[in-house]
Amino acid sequence: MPEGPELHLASLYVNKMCEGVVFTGSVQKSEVSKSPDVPFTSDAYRITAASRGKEVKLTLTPMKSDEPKKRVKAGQADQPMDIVFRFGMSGFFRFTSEDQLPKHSHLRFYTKEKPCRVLSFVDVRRFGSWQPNGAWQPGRGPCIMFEYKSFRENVVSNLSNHAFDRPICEALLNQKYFNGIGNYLRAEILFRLDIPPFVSARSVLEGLDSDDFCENEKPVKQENADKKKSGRAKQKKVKEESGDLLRLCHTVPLEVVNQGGKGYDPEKQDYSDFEAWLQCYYVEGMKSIRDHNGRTMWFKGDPGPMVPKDAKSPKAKNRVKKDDDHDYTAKKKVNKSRPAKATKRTAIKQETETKTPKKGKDAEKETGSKRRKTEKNQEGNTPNGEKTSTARRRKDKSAEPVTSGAQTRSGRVTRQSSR
DNA sequence: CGTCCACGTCTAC
DNA sequence: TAGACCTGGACGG
Repeated sequence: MPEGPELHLASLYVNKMCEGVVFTGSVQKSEVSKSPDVPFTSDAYRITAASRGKEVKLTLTPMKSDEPKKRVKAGQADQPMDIVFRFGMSGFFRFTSEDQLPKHSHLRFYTKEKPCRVLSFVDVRRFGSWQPNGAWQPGRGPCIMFEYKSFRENVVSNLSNHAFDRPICEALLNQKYFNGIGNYLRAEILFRLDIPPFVSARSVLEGLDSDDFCENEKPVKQENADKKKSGRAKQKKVKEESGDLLRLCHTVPLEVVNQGGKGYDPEKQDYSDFEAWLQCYYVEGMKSIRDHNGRTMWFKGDPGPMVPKDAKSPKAKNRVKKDDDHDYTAKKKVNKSRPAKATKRTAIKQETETKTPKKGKDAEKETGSKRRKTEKNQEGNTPNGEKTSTARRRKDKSAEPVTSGAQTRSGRVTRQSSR
């Protein structure tokens, strides 16, 4: 659950689940984790969370004790400790009973209850990490969701930086300026403004003001009126109803946070809400190609002038399996189309200590990402989404010829924006 | 069975 | 600017 919204939802989840809960003892780390041990022990402590961009900070706060002496003597903490987490591609928090520990639980906090419960940092791929006594990672910019003003200023006042020499879609993943934006958000944001992904970031951003003039205005759609006088563009073309690019970097992620109001609960939610919200990322009929870093960029229409020369669209087909196990919003399907599999896991097998001497590395080298990038440069350079080439040239965002059908293979309707 | 793909950083040539 | 770091699901043969 990796982008800004998911990290924030994770912090909400922790605060909600741990409110009033007392934890005790030391913090346990899985055998396989390479992240640092957490040197914290307390007879009674509480846990709260906060998020900033793509990081979550847990604060462990020891509760007051009547006998400070004992506490100190026992090596107990008497001061709060912050632990800063990054989620990698698959991290999330989960609060369960002790016998329901999720697989891949790599850091655990135990409650003081009789049958105790456990707050786990779960991370299947282990790309995530944490730092005890940590602080927000230096170098990461202001949060796109909750530090909007400074986020804007940071971008606008640094447009001369080389980071903006790149295509806008790649600049958007630079956490020094867009802390919280990830692969699905960049696609959704650029799609809404009809900005070709591979146009220079600087050209798209220059002219934007460090202040968001729309901030206090109602997001009303007075399109007709505005469009007419748009001829004398005061600055760039500011999408009347939605705001400029920087504003969408703020509002689009917040839409995810506010979605359904169900909040973060890996057990109850259904992924379909999030899936239905996506307008571009992984949506049938959209195009996709790999950017200069090998990341898949989803978009519609013109890719823009800075397209990687070799880039080819990844297997655009068959990929959008409806029921995949994504959980960006940390909402997992309840028990939907699950092929009835007696899921009564009682004994969760813990990580298998893989101390394998990494031999298969060589064998895989040829099939790794490297190959992926190079191997596909053939096949005409047309960055078209395969069969997606249905009419729809230029920005004729007018009446879409219902090209790629309205029905996706996942049964989802490809909503045609409302712009 | 093997290949490709995934919400992201990190760090070595 | 390539890999490296990981697990696992979908799909192809």
